Amino acid sequence: MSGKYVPAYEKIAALLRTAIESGEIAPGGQLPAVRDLAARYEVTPGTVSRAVGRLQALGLVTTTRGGGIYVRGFEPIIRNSPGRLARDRWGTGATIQDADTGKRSRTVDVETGERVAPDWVAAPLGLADGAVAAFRSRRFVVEDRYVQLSVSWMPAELVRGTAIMHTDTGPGGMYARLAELGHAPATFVERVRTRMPTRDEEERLELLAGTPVFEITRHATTEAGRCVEVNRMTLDGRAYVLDYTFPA
Amino acid sequence: MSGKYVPAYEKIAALLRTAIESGEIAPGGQLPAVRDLAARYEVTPGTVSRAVGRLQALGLVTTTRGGGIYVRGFEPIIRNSPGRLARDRWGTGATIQDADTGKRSRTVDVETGERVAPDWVAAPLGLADGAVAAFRSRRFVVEDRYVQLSVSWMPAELVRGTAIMHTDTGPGGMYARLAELGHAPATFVERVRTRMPTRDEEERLELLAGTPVFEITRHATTEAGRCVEVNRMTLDGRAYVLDYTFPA
DNA sequence: GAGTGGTCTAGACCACTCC
DNA sequence: GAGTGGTCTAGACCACTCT
Repeated sequence: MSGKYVPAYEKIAALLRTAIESGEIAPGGQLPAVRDLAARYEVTPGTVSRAVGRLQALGLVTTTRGGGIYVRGFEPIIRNSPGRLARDRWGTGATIQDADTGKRSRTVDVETGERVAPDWVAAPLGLADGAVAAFRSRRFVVEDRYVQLSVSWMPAELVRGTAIMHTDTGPGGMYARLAELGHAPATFVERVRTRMPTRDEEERLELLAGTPVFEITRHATTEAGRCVEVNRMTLDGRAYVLDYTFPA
Repeated sequence: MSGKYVPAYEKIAALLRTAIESGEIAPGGQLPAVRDLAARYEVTPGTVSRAVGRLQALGLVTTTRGGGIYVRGFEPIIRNSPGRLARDRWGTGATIQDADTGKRSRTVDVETGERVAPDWVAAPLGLADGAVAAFRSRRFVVEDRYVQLSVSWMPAELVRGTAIMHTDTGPGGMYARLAELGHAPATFVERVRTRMPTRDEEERLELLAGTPVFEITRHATTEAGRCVEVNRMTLDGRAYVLDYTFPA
């Protein structure tokens, strides 16, 4: 009969959330001590703790034992503008960082090889079910923060034995090498989703609770209309802003 | 001395999470009863409940009292391909739904008016600080599900008294009207972020726990280089996949 | 009404930080 | 060492669903 039930910790969480979202408690600001809040709302410290847990899951606060409860800010460190990606700025093959950030970035944990391609790779590359494809995976670090996981898949016979399969792909990166092989990408299509990270992603990107990720799947197609690369990226949602430009 | 401390409920959450993410328990599948899990892991039902709370915050499960704990699936219902947006397909002004979905969609809760423009609106529109701008806000419903909130901002003197400020903007939508006024958008720039929803968004989009949103800010610019619209959208992250196409 | 998930407390205790 | 956040239990009790 409607009149939904709302537990005490949800009410407390809602109050604190409103205070944070309204800016009443600014980023970097500290919340009252758990025991103080408990007294104020006439509940047990455990109940307040639970409310704080909700805020954490929303990415609104960080807590440290012995420290306190602090409001998190939101300051993306990377502006991603793939539309501006000209041939002469081709990077390492992952989503391209804008030059104007001037942040120190590097690629780590490069792994290459060949492996059975999953469906979402085999289909666009035009491979048979269960066929093997070449992959190149790596992590991106910006300002000492892991911000992106990336795995590129390509037809094995196209890139076998080339610099694309080396740790260092050489000047201009893998797209320059693909171009030299006569398979220069002409068009990129990026498919963007958002979701909470998997356990694996959470660990490898060192994500705090309440941090969603972007999952981007990019298809690189040549002038001739052949898909030569499928790149799946996972981006720290709090590190990135994505820019896309298109004509009316 | 490292050797970090991991509470029991986190361990249990991790185990269940792995089982879900690996597909061992498929979407739609049910988890064992809380009291059974409690017995298995030799903890109190309360502790298991807490572990389940973590899974909920990750959007992995939904629970119903008296029902059970079920694994959520992930099936976006809308593919958004703004790149394909040609002038002759201009819609209502929000991100344009792809025609091929064939889903029933409608616009509700349209509100228009004039209001002091926030900074992020005033700047691109070239307005002075504290100046007033025209806005047009609405909600989108697809398959009886709220999927998007959208607020367009435009220079007040440009659209005052036009159909753009009516609930029904007429054939071709607001972009067609802007074109008639001699301010046809020529280029769109979308800036995409992801984050957890605010309380307000959570309510208006009827989001379950653990659902991130896209926040898209779009600037529409004319051939002459004038920004004539700033549109801020909030999208249900579990409803949308965004498609962007761009040349190499 | 039997079974499901969920809340809350009191109180003991643990992990950690800051001074 | 004083103060911070956080864990866990036992047990009472509540909200809801399914049949």
